[in-house]
Amino acid sequence: MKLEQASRQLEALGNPTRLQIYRTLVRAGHSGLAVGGLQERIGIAASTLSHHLKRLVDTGLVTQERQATTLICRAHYPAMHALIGYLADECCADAEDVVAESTVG
Amino acid sequence: MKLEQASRQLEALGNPTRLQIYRTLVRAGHSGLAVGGLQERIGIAASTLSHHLKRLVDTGLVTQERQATTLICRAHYPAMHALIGYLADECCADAEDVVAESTVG
DNA sequence: GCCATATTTCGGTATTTATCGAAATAGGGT
DNA sequence: ACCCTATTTCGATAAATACCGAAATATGGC
Repeated sequence: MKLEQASRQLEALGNPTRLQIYRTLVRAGHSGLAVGGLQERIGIAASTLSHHLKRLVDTGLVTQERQATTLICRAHYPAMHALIGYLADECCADAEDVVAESTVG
Repeated sequence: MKLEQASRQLEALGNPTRLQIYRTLVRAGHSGLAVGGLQERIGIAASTLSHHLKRLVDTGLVTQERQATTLICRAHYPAMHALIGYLADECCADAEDVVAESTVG
């Protein structure tokens, strides 16, 4: 993953309202939630919710699927795992204190 | 972890420059890096770096330790793991399609 | 105590963002 | 075709942020 994309995803999750939206979707699991359902639970203006959802969808963290007139939203788990991997990855790769090269010779 | 704190940490990592700083520290491992060392590698104004570092420290993602006149910065791994845990946690907790309660009776 | 160097604070500017209500659009059922 | 409801776009405003250079501060060596 590129730093640019990771930072956009992290920024998306870094707004309290969006994090709440995202967690609500994560908790909802496979069946997801309609935009309207999210609005009921979170209690913000529909336009604000739409704006935040767009951001989460654009960054790949959330997917949407039409069902008649309603839009079902779901957390996209592969994206979440990739992001988590990016954060934990390469830990200590540049470390200079490589424990003790004396053990190698 | 509270949503408020998690979102502040995510927001901190959501700026490309800060994510770069953070990753540089993660890669540096236990020995960490001085502020000046970070500045050399990243190439931004010292004041800007200081601003970003403060944010990372305030949110608990980075720790600092004085060594004479220089400040050593280190990624604080427990914070990172807690944050990752927060994201993955409670997945599907509210799911309605609980696979099939018929198996339970 | 004074100097050298590492880091932070200050001041300022340009950009981005969050939020809302109202109006527009989309998509389907009848 | 028409209407109903779900969702998005528009327009506007207030607040937050990123960034820099210059000046201030901190810490320790001598």
